[in-house]
Amino acid sequence: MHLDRLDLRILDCLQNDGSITNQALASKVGLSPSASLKRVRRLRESGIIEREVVLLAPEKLGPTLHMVVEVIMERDHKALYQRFLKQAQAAPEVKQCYQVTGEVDFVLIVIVADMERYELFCDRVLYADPNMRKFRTLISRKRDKFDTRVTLPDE
Amino acid sequence: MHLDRLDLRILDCLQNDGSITNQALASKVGLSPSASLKRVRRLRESGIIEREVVLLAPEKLGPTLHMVVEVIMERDHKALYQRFLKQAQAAPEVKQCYQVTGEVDFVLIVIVADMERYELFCDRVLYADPNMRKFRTLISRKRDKFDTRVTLPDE
DNA sequence: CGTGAAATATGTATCGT
DNA sequence: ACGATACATATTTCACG
Repeated sequence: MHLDRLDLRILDCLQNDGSITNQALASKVGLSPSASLKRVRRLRESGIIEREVVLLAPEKLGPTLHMVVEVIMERDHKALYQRFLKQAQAAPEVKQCYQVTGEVDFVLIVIVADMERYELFCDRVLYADPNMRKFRTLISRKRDKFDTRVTLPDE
Repeated sequence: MHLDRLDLRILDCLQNDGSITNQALASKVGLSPSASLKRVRRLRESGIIEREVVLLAPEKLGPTLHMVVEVIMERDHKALYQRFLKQAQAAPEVKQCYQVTGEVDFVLIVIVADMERYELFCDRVLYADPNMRKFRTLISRKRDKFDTRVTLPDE
C-alpha cells in the first residue's frame, strides 16, 4: 500500500494523540473532515493502524516490577520455539517478546507486582518448558522511557 | 487516589480499545454517559491515564530492526547515569529504557530501519558517553508480542 | 449519579476536479 | 480516484435536579 505525505502526517498526528477529533486532524493536515476520515479508515483497514489504546501509568496502579528476561533454549527446533512463543503469548505477565539472534534466544519484558508473582510466572512459563535451558533476569526498578511511536519514512 | 470497581472496569475497557465512544463505555460499565465522562476525566487528570495513542505496525512502514541493548557503565555515579538517561530520552531510536540492577546498568529497546542507522545511533548515543564501558546488542528479527496493557488490581 | 438539551463531531451522499 | 460541501445522525458536554 502506498503512503503519501498526507497519510504520513495523519499517522504522525495519531501516534502522538489518538484522541484528536477527526475535525482537528483534518485541519492539521490540510484536508476536509470527510477526506481525512476516508484516509484514516483506509489506514485502519490496511493494518498500518493496528489499534487505538489508552496508556496507563503502571506505578500509579500499585507496586510494579519490570523484568527483562533473557531466555536460552536447549535446541534450535522451530516446533519447540513455537511452543514457547505460544506460552509467552498467553501469559499476561509477558508484555513483550522478542526473538533474537546470538547467545540468547528470546528476550521478554515482564511486568509483575512483586517477586512472589514473578516466581510463580517463572514456574508456570519458563521452568515448565522442557526445551528451556536457562534464563537471566534483569530487574528494573524504573521504566525511564516508554514511547510507542514509530519513526515514519521521510516520504 | 482511590479506584473503585467502576474505575477499574473503565480502565480495562480503555486499555483494550481507546476509540470506544463514551456512550458505549458508559453502557458497558453500567453508568450514564455523564458519570462515565467525569470518571474518565478524573483518571486523566490524576495521571493514571497517561495518554491515548494509535499503535502502528512498524513492519508495514518499511524495514524494521528491533534491538535489545544492554549497557554497562564505567562508574556508578548518579550524575553520570543522569546524563546517559537524558541522551536516551532524547534519542528517537530509543523506544524504551529500563534501569536495571546487576551486571548490566541499562536495557534499551531500539528500533531502526537498518544496521547503518543502528551504527550511527551507537556512535551518537553510546560511544559518545565517556562513562559507557561496554554494551551488547541482541538483534531481533521479530517482535512476537507487544501488549501495552497493565494488569489491574483485583479491587 | 442521572436527565435532558445545546453544542460538537461523525458519517454519508453527492457533486466537482 | 480523490477531495469538498452539505446534510442527517450520533456523541459529547454541561446545567440542573
